[in-house]
Amino acid sequence: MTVPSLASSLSDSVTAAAARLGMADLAPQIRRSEHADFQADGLLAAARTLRRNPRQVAADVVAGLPDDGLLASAGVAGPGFVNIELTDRALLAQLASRLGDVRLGIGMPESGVTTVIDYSQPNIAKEMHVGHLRSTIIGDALVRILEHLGGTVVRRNHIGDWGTQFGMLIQYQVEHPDPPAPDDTGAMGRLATLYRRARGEFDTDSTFADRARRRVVALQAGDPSTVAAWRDIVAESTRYFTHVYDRLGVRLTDADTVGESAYNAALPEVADDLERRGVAVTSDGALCVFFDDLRGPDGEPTPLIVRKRDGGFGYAATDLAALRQRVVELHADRLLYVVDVRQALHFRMVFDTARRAGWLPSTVAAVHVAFGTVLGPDGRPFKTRAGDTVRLVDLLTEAVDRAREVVAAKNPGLTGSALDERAQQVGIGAVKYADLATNRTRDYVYDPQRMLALVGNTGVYLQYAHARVRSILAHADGADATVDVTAALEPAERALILDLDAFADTLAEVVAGHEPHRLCGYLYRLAQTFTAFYEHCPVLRATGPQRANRLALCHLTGDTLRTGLHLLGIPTPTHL
RNA sequence: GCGCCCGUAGCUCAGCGGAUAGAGCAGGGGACUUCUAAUCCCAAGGCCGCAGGUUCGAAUCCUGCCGGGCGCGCCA
Repeated sequence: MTVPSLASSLSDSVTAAAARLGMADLAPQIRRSEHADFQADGLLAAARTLRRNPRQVAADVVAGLPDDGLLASAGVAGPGFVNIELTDRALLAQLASRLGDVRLGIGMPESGVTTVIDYSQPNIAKEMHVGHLRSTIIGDALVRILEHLGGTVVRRNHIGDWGTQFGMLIQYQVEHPDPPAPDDTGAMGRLATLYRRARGEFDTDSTFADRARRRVVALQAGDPSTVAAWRDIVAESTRYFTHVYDRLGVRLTDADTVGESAYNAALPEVADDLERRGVAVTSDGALCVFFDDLRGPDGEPTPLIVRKRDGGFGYAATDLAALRQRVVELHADRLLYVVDVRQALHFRMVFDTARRAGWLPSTVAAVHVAFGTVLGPDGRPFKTRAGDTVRLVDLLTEAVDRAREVVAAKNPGLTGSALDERAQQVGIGAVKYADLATNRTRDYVYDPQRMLALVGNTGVYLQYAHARVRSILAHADGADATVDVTAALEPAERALILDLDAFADTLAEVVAGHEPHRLCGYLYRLAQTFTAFYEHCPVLRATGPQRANRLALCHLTGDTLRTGLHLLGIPTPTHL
């Protein structure tokens, strides 16, 4: 069941009233206001184009608003602002409607829409780092939100499981069977060591480099023992990724992993098709797609290279093959790529190429959901002091350890596995919230100190607010929370209902712009509004309808916070 | 050279056509006999990079500068 928000109901009323005044295409913007419950914007501009007196137009619209029990008062202020106050009864009825639906009246606006979302994308035999963290967490949040809104979501973990580095790895392994045995616990140590040593030998021993290159050829030719070795390495690495995803609470599985190698067979055909359609042409021996407005520093056109001069295929070909498969076979209505902003040009070229080739119809949206570079507290790319990239697992361990200290200090009774679990929920929640809370486009300062301070605008604040709601409800012990719409409301209660009612609209905004940070902002505001309510309006000490209404408010707040945090992938323990 | 992103409080960031620009952190002052003080309240802190333009109205839209980051032919 979809419960229209108060704002959208008001928007309909204002639109209808304006239409009766001859302003048919007015799109009024209803927003929260400091001066009233809501204000209607856009009338001033409309009056201007009609060359009518703005205050008069606003007054006419106000006079034309329906007497449907929603409005307590509506008036004109300043040059033509419309201020609208709603009745307590309308707010309480809205509270009851949302509470009466298990999905809080959100509805299923994504029903029938298939989204294929590409995120995480770690590389085989390499450690996951903070860049993967951003992609993984943002992608996971978008997946959860789209699914919750009733959409069909196909997850794609486009791992880097193919390329020349495998010749090096396999050849080194063949020549040095001595490194420690594969580790099933999810540790990355063996492969990381293998990679480092192989790289070292590759760079210093040209005869080894030659043998490694021959091994690449063997792999591409399908030599059984080489392919078997490759499979083992991929499997070992994938176990590690799964281990990290489990720790993060991210729902990515083997079934979602479709690596670059999966498209190998399709690459020649992709290239041929592009050439046949005249989209790609040969230049300097390579098969290229050119773009009218793209030129390099030397003034020469910048191509998308589909097939290299040596006949090999680059990642552009792989991305095109994957895109085509996602549209044609997976029937995607929307393609999302949660990838570092530095690949913006690449995706522009890939999407443009796909459109020209006819693989990407105008009915299918393709979006590069870009995110900024992760910087350290010094404002430079996040590295260890030695200049190495920071291992994701170390970061998570640090976050959970810090959280454990804080949890233990606040809650001395908690020990053993219960403490570990709480530390995990708080620490991972803090990491995720910090990553999701800011606009994804801009570069992002990763400051463990700040993030794990666990005060202020953090995941813990929201978890804490949620726990306080649950605590009240636990004390109430199932007491009557039936909404009495005839009761009077205090300002803090009205503010809370108005915030709660904006949940569904917020989710719609998040989907429209692929911006999870809007949900963070919403939840933080809601938690603040709830805290004000918590300070001003005793629940358990209240009596009669007021008590029941306040309990209802607690229920809806708790459910909204829990749902919202879950959509961000953040756990919501009932006690903190 | 061209393109993309970003310049908002000391720091980290919201706000992206509406009324007096908001949070958090740090620093200052206060509040725990209370439904969890991991909280709250008060005070302080701003030429919204600069300059033009559009508009009744601009942090928000347009243009040009300045500053920073990133990208631009066989890596992914």
